[in-house]
Amino acid sequence: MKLSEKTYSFFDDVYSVVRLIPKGRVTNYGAIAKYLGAARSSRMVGWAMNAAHGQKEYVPAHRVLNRNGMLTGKNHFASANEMQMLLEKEGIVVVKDTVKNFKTLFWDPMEELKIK
DNA sequence: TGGGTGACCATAG
DNA sequence: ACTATGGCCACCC
Repeated sequence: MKLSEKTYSFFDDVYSVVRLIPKGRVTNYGAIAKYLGAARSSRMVGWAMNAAHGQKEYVPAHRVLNRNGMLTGKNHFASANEMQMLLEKEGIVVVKDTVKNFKTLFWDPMEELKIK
């Protein structure tokens, strides 16, 4: 489905945070939702990703996983193995659709971006 | 205006 | 350990 091109607000916020994820690190939907405001559901973050691949600015959606470190969004990429391939290219090990050392590689915007 | 939807998450049984 | 379920809320039609 196609989203209107002028009414970005929440989606923009999501994309901004996702772009800040360093190479070789990953985060999850819940952390982003929490960073943007606890009142906002993490489902929206996932939904924003659904529209992320068409953005002008590159959005590294492959660095966003669910809370278990699983590649739940891989089916929404161009090809089924693209998400894993992109991650491995950054040095992340993926086994059975799950990121290894997820806890170590986890990038928490609440910590890294230091909200006051 | 309102209902359906979703790449989630936490809890209960 | 597993499945079911309800909450969540921006977005689209």
